[in-house]
Amino acid sequence: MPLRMTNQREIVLRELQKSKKHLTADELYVIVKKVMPRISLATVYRNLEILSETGLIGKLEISGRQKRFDYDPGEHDHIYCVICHRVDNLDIAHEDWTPEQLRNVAGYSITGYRLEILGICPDCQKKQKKKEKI
Amino acid sequence: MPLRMTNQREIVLRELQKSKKHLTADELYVIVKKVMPRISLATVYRNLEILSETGLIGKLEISGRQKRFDYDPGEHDHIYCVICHRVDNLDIAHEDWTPEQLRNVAGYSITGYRLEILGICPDCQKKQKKKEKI
DNA sequence: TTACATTTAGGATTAATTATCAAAAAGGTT
DNA sequence: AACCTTTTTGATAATTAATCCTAAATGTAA
Repeated sequence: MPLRMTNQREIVLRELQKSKKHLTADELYVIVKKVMPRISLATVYRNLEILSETGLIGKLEISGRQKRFDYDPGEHDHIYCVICHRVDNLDIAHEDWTPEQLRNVAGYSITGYRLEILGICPDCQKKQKKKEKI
Repeated sequence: MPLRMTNQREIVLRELQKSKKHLTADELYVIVKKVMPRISLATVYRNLEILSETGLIGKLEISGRQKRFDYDPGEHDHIYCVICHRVDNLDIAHEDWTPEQLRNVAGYSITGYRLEILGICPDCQKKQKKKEKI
């Protein structure tokens, strides 16, 4: 089951790439409608989800905010504005991270950071093992 | 204008602290209703927000998920399960962070991390300066 | 070019949270 | 305690973000 490249999917992808921004689904919806006026918002949502699963774009789930989609699927961190919620790429290697370095990137003034460690909790590990046995 | 400690506010705070968990507003609502059956969900939401602004509890805005509230307002990171979305405290200093150390904490198996640098973007800095002049 | 699984449009629906507003309660001040 | 001002509450409506539903349309492989 390969990825079927429909007209709408291609336009969603192309318009996001053209934007060079980190757009929300509804922001992109407005842009895409100019090219394909009859496209539905659900289609934009669906395709953004599919494209990010496929790895053609990136998905940004920012704390307490609307999801954004990244034209660049490559590995990199992000910086984001606590006032207007705009997101920018942080093209700086972890080794080089100093408050001064970061402060200069994209002209942001740094106010803090947020780190989430992701994993599978003990209970869910047990459940997974049970399933494996069946 | 000091924080007025109402009955409902006190119970919301006390029941969250008693739980020793990272609860969502609606989870806490169910608990609080047992003590104060006529309390409204909006009141629980409102007071959790106020209590976290005041610094009596912590607010966890986890990417793409429901907000959770932390009985412990102190500075510490969190680990969270990508399957059941449960959250646990990570009581381990940044200096001591190694994959092995983290793997042992709370029995999680680590799958990744998410880092967000927060700041004020150049445009918003300009706007702030304009306001200061007025 | 036919067959068929996938995808679409468009509206309906869900889930989480916030807003509204009249009535009630809190906390001074006499 | 009676009075007064401000804050808070409960109930519900509104909003926001995202997903679901179904018939119709479309892409792809043979």
